[in-house]
Amino acid sequence: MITSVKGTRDLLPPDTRVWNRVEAAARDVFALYGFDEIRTPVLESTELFVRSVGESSDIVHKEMYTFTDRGDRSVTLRPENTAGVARAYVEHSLAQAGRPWKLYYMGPQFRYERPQKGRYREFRQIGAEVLGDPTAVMDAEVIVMLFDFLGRLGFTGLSVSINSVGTEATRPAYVEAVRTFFSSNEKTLGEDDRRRLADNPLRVLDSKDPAVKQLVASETFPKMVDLLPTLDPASDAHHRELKALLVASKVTFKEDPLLVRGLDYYTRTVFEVTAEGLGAQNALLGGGRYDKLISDLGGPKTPGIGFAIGEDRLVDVLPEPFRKKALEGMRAIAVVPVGSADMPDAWGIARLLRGAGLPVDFHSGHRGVGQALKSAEKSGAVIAVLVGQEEGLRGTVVVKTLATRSQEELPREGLAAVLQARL
RNA sequence: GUGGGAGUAGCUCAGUCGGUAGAGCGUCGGAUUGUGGUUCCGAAUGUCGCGGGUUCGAACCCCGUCUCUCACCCCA
Repeated sequence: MITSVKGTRDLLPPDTRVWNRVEAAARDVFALYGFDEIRTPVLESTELFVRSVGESSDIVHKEMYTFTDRGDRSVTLRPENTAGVARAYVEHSLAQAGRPWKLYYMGPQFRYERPQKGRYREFRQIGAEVLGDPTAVMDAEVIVMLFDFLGRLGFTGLSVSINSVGTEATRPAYVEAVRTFFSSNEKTLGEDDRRRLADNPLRVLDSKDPAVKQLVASETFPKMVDLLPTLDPASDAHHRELKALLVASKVTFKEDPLLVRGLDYYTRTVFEVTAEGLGAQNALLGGGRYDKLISDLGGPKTPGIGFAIGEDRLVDVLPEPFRKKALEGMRAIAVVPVGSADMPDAWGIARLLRGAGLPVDFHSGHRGVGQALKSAEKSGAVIAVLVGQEEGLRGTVVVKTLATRSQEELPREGLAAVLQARL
């Protein structure tokens, strides 16, 4: 048997109904904020991710699906979607429009990792980006929009963690402070954290090593937000403004000076929402500002802010009422010919009902009326219309309520309207 | 890439001391030729994940491998 590739999975009905509802909610809410959809290729030049996500990141050096195509080009299945959006922005000179772009996307992403709870090699993200507006207002707007969306799905009590990581110009000073701090505590660092300190120092901040956690949690551990007022007043002001706007919008947030993110391109604002029930992979969504990314890709100096939601994880922890409602199928009408001679007649009635806008689950009846009724109910039909010879002569059909098994003979004339009222 | 757990029918699982495989649910047929949910009768379906080894004999023990799963790493 040929099975799906490791770390990939089929989404089957009725689960796909849930996915569709979630995506429809995203489209609705994002549109309220003036966002339009962008669709970028799943396949991109490898160089795009090397330059945007960052060569030092694990994503690039060990998690990408990279291969050489028949034309000898190195291509990669996108591990995230922001780079593609940024690439498209530059490639199509969208900056020329003279306005900020508010874009959202949804689709599959690929990372070659060992699968576990909430982590797949093919996973789906829903994300949004604002390109061309440097203000904290936009940071606040995407976070507010996010909460609006999550609220629509029925989430309550979620809180977003926020932090500022400064700018490319000021971060080295902070990294230095972190290194200095650990230089006197080097012995407590495990192998992993030593490597981090060398390669991607800020990752040490969310180490899972209890000893390191304790150190990092101590009063004396340097925090970027503490350094900002003197080191980077502009970022400090940005951060304060964002907090004020979130307070004004009644979004619950908590400042987490230890919050850092894995992609190299973030500047200033970073944020994250985690959720219970996802095991160790508890990050439900993450985002931040990236004021250098577009120019790094050869575009005009353009600030950006965005987020990405792990859709698989989102569906995993979706509030039950929303899931339940989404799983309810179409309340369809089963049309069943009683005998094979009744097929054309039944067919005509099905067409008539569909024409009136009613969902019809047509049954061939080849295994008998009983089986047809049974399978009709299994696939979610609530009413069955039995089309037979005897009733045909009288210009009627048998209308059966599947749940109660009660039935009555109704005239064909005006049938659609009567059924509409009963659905 | 590293470590733990698991893999038996479509699904959930049992399988004793190593003696060539079972249940429930589901599916299909019949009792019921124009009416399904209950009941009764009957039936089908397995490379016991795969490959090798030990053994007279392996679902069971050993080795390898694949997949799933959980954790590390990393991240959504």
